[in-house]
Amino acid sequence: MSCREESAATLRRAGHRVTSAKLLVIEALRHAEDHLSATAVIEQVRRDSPHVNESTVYRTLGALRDSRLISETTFGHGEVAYEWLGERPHHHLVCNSCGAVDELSDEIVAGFAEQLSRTHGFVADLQHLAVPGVCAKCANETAGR
Amino acid sequence: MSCREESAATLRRAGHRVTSAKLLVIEALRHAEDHLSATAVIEQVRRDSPHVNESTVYRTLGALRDSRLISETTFGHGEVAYEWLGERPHHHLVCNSCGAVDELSDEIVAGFAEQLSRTHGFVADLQHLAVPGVCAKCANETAGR
DNA sequence: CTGACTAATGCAACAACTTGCAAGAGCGAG
DNA sequence: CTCGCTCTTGCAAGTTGTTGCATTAGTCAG
Ligand SMILES: [Mn+2]
Ligand SMILES: [Mn+2]
Ligand SMILES: [Zn+2]
Ligand SMILES: [Zn+2]
Repeated sequence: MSCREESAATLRRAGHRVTSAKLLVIEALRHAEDHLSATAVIEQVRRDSPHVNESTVYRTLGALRDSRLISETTFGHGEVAYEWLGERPHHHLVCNSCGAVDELSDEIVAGFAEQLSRTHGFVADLQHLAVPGVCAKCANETAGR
Repeated sequence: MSCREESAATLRRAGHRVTSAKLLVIEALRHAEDHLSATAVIEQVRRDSPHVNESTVYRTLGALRDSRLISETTFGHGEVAYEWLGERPHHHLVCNSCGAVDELSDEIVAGFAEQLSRTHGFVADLQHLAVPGVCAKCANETAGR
């Protein structure tokens, strides 16, 4: 099954109609293998189909997020970031000092969610968390100053 | 010391100049004792001084946030919320199903931050976290359906 | 294959911020 | 008190994201 056919099947499974705009948005995110801003997605989509409207892309991103096919995340700075949700879940540690965005596996975050469930009966939905703070490198530099 | 004098002293301590716009913004948040949107702050400020410009309020909110005098939080829906950071830190559990916003004490969140520090040397800065998910009430209703 | 139902789209207006620049106003030195 | 440095503000324009409405186009029953 081609990449495009996979995307179409994924769309159908999530209850969406298969339209060229939605396929283009999905493909943009799958091939980027990175966080993309809405503006970047619009740009990429328009390389193939210049007529696609901005608001369609915004709406599509919202729909895909609601269907849990992509993550929508606010890092401290700049635009909202979207990412295709592949294999296993991950999160990010964002340094307020140097701007580094490191990856964080789901283990610790899942443990945190577990705690919330036990103590508050709250079922946390943490798909792609951005934790702000100061990275190890910057923390050491500040300490040894 | 009056409420207004306290606010002025707080501003000076944080390295700000004491201006009427900044005092009005601080007072709005201190008296609300709740989360306020930027729009609500603008509205409140203008009840006293109708001439204050919107962008001044936005800039002031950003400055107060940088000085850690107020929190800036994105609950899943609606505008960004600002809150005066009083006595002890707290967080929120936000239900995606019924919209309830419950309070969460700092204990569990601090434990999470502690974990990140031990395992990654990352000093997390979680002042006022909004954890999305499903509250106990909604989770039970769904389970017993 | 056809038709009808309804989701998806384009468009334009709107809402929620953000930014560059020039004018105004705190505040500390003298 | 006065001066001057620099932070702060107003204004206007720009960005990013949202929404109502009329039109288009997937999908599925028949
Ligand atoms: Mn990611
Ligand atoms: Mn709060
Ligand atoms: Zn860093
Ligand atoms: Zn609920």
